[in-house]
Amino acid sequence: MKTIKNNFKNEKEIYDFWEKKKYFSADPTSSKKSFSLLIPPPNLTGELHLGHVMQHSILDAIARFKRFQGFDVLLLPGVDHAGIQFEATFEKKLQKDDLSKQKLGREKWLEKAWEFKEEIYKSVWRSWRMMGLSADWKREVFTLDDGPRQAVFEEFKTFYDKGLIYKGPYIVQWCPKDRTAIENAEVEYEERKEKLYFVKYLVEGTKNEYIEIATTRPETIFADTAIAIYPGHPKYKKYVGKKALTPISILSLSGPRSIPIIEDSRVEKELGTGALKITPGHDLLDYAIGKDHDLEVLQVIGKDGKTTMLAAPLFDLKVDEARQQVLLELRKNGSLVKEEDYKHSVAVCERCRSVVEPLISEEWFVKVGNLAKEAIKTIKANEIRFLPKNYAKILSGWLENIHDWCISRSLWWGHRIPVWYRGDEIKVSLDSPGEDWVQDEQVLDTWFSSGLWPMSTLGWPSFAKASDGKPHDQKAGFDPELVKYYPWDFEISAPEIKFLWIARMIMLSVHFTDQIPFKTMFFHGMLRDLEGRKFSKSLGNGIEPMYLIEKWGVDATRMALYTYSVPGRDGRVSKAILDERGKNYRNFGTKLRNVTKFILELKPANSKQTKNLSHEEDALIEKELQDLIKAVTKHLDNLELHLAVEALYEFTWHKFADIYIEKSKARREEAQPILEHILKQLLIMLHPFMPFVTEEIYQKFDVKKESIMLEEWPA
RNA sequence: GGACUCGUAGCUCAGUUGGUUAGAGCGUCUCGUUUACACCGAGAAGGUCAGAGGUUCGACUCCUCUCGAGUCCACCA
Repeated sequence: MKTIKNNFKNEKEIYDFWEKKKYFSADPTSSKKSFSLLIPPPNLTGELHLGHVMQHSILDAIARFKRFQGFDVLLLPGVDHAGIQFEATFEKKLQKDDLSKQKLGREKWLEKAWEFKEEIYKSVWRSWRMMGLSADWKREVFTLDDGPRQAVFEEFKTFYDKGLIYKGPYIVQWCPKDRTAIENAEVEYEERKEKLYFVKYLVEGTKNEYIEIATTRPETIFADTAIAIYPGHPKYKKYVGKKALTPISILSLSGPRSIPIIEDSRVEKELGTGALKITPGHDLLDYAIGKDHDLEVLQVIGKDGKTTMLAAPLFDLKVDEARQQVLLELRKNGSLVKEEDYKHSVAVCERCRSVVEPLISEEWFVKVGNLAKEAIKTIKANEIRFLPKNYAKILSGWLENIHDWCISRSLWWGHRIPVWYRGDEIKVSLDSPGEDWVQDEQVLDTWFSSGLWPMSTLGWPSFAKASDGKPHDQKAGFDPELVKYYPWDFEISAPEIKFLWIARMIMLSVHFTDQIPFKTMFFHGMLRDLEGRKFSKSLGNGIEPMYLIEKWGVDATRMALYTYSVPGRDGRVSKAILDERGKNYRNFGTKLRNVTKFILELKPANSKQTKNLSHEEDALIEKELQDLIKAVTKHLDNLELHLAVEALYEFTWHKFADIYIEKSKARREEAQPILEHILKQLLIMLHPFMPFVTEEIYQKFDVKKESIMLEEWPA
């Protein structure tokens, strides 16, 4: 036991002290049992928000608790390059300097992007330290680092060699603003009030027999390649096999065109008129129907979200303008039968909220059917503990209906597709195979690398066993002993990325390592505003974590957030409500300091040295302390941090301070050893939640260790 | 259309496997400057635990239905 008392001036000094002493470092050579926690890498887009702070506070509390319990703890930090979002943020910044992708070119742009990355990284780094995150900094990983780069290559190459990766022109969800394909899971739906237009197509060979269809997108008429009716349509059945004319007058260079009338069971009786215009180039269902009927695929909306030459002379118009122009014409030529108000959901890009345009694009895909099956088996075998439990069902349900994964993105920020071309030759290689080889222009979906996060952070594939039983080459320089931390004991996430990220991690880990990626998967709730809306930059309803930290301190901010850490439950907060809780826990910190002042600074000269529980008050408080220890331990084991916090608060303030301490004043000398004992035990139990005050106070004890972090959890 | 979550004091939320007078914080009210603390202490008011029915010796807790709030998935011609 050392008796040097550190008199820390502020939280930063405490943090620096811990770091200097390497208390956060995991030790792969340790004989202790390991406990590993993986920090979900925040997106490289700017300051951490309140949700991050809550998530990371939860991780930190569990890490500190496990250290007290004698585990060799690894809390591994990292940041995600976040392709689309980073580019969007970066683009705004470039605009201010009157720069753009076009002006800079790929190389210059990447150079500046890496500089910007450093800028953001520093702010994330500062926030983490300020919050007291006890992460093992020397093992920090960025998803574009060499390690992950090797891992991503291994992943791509393996899939490619197994024939699970293919490339080709398919219909994809295209975001015209971000100018890239996105996948279904990145598409959201917004309810909008639009019009449903009823348009008649003349049946060829008749004078005035028409098929009426309903559409919300008249501007795509230019790309119609068939009319499909449901089988046995009473009115239109007789036209099957004939042709219809697109209702576009000579004004258009392309029309009117003659298109076949077909039958298809995917056309629904109840919707619209039971007849559907088929536009394989701009609708997923139409694409599928078109494929089965060998229909031509035309494209009237380009990747810039504007009309193509197919619509000439309505060329180069935005979708909305094109729609208005087409409607003018339809009215003029009498094809527009009627229009109705119509409420329906429109597909938008989850990142930029612009309307996505299904269109044909050359992209890379992964066949994930079998991977999903393996993952489902694992989930159904309950190998992973999900909190809340029902997420197991939600995830396996999604995996059961999984579609091929579009992994290419038309971006520059990310892992470039490791495929090289020379004439007709194709090679999969991380670096250029030689002169005259040109690399694929696209990069991989961010989740293609994030999905490997549990493995790439630990140096996979260097720890993977090859068929000869020896570890792979170790280019990335990772310590193979890190494999002991895999699978991870604990992972946490916001529920909104359960498919994009969590499901992928499970699929990829099971496939590549035959193991689950993590033993416990904790989904925290979302913090929302009082109307129940998500916090977002565009709504401007966010609450800055720094605001709370500056006003109430880190410990109080953490405590306030633990009260919202019930798995799967959203919390409604406002500045006022968080201020209230912040104030409450700031007061609690003050209470702790006052208790300490009374117990340690105003210690009577002739206090007893040893505990004696013969007095009934002493016996009672000791028993209550034991109950508290049991309760807090159980709550932490069950990952019910909010209950642990509540129990500690209640005991400290209302049992210990209000009752026991008051009574002890009458017999202070005798009670002194008990007062000290209880205070120390409380500090240890509170430390995972309030790391700074507890260390500050702990240092005031005469008999103590170098740091509270070296203490043991009360048994 | 399918799945799920929630509806507990004025507000934000807890409430472990069903068990005696349902809890916290803030807010409100009344006292109190006793030598750790007014960022405090003592005390009080405030809830038919959304509603109805059921299971049970006993339900906020389990089951069914209704109403209300919300999330996710699928689809929207």
